[in-house]
Amino acid sequence: MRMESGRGETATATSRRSLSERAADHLRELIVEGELAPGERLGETALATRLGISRTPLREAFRLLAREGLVLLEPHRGARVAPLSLEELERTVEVMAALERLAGRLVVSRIEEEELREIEALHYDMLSAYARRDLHRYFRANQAIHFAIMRACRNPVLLDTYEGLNAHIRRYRYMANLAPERWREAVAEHEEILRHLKARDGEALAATLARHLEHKVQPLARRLRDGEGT
Amino acid sequence: MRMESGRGETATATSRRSLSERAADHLRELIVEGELAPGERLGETALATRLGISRTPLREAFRLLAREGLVLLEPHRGARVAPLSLEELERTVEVMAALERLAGRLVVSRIEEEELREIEALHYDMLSAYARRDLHRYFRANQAIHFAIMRACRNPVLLDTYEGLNAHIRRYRYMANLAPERWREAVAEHEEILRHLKARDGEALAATLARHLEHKVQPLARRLRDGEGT
DNA sequence: GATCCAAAGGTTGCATACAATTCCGACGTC
DNA sequence: GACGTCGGAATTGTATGCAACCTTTGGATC
Repeated sequence: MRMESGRGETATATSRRSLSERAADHLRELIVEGELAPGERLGETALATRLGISRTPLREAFRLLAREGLVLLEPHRGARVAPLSLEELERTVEVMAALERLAGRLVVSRIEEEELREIEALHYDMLSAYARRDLHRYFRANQAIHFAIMRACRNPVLLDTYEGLNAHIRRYRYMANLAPERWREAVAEHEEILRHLKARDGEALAATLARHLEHKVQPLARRLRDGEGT
Repeated sequence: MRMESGRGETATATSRRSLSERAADHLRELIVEGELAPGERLGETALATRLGISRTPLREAFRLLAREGLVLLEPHRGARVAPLSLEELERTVEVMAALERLAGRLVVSRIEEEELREIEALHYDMLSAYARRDLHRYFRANQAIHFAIMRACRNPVLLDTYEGLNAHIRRYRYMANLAPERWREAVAEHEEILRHLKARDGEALAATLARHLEHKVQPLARRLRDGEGT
């Protein structure tokens, strides 16, 4: 679900991706999915063996993920999966909300008809998943919608920044377990999003998107506040 | 929480920074200052020799800078300094403006007295530099003010993201050569910024910061539009 | 019993060596 | 003359080796 490549352009020669990039993708997935626990130590030799590569490309992958903030790199002391924290979650959401706001204002004047139709289709996919209470499909459609909106802004810097922050948020997702009333509310907000988008009302869309994100995160934050620290 | 290391100040254990990080800092400076020209090819062996290190840490530095968007990394074809483009500049400023807006809203409720006094001091440093038409000192104070505001938001994610984008913008700076009336206007905007900040008026501050940034970039964009392409 | 020191083991940091791929020029063919 | 093909050189990608550092454990001292 993440980056086709560095900053920006088109997903071209994907088959020719270097080992370190693939390792980074792999690790990112493991971290985001919680397979590698927060705070877990990442020994180079052990992980390199597990991934079937040598230490060199693995170290390059570490550097990438450290830059993204998913891995903590302490000199001469190795790499650790970045711990989760309420603090970090809240700070990340603050920034993402600002980006969503920007996207709302931008997208209405830049989106093309076909993209709008695709978003509409994704919206109905999401409703379908919601009707069946299929959380997994719901999440996928949901993410796809938000990324489609971002992409339609035609601003690679925005998209890339958003992707980077989104990876962080996704780490908390598995703790979500949407409460029924919150789920219903989220769907209602998505209806609103689509409506504003079709009406090309940038300001309203911006406000709804930001509110939507904050709502989405509130239960997570509450849960973190009660539960673990880090 | 999130990287203390980025290219953040707080040069704590400087002696303990890895070679690849120092190489990345060095290269970033060379690129931002234009020492390494946009589009220039970065041969690994040549650069490694020039920096007095081996290829391994240099390659790690490449990966970092590629993630930041300052370097273009094409598989099996090596690294190039990312070219400048009007497109990229405008897209970056769009995102930065959104971050400045966010900062304006956040900072008024989070800044501490001492930080405010420091910003005021920097403001007068800037006026001093302006009175002498000392462009270099002016730029330094200017940057310091904007970073101080960001830091006072107490959001490491925001600060880190802002820093990353700012490095891109700085690449265009040397083409600036502030026109006298624009310079005067920028100073006036800064007076406004300080006033709103002291008045704790977040909305007004947000608007002024965003406008300030856009004004700052407009001449660059115009110059690029007339001048080179890439 | 607690604290400090020291040596051993293990891990990371960097350099170098080898393999894979691309680029460039020469040659041949149409 | 243009185009395509085939080496060879150069460059990048990956693996491995060695040195520096950190951690740990054992023991000695207070």
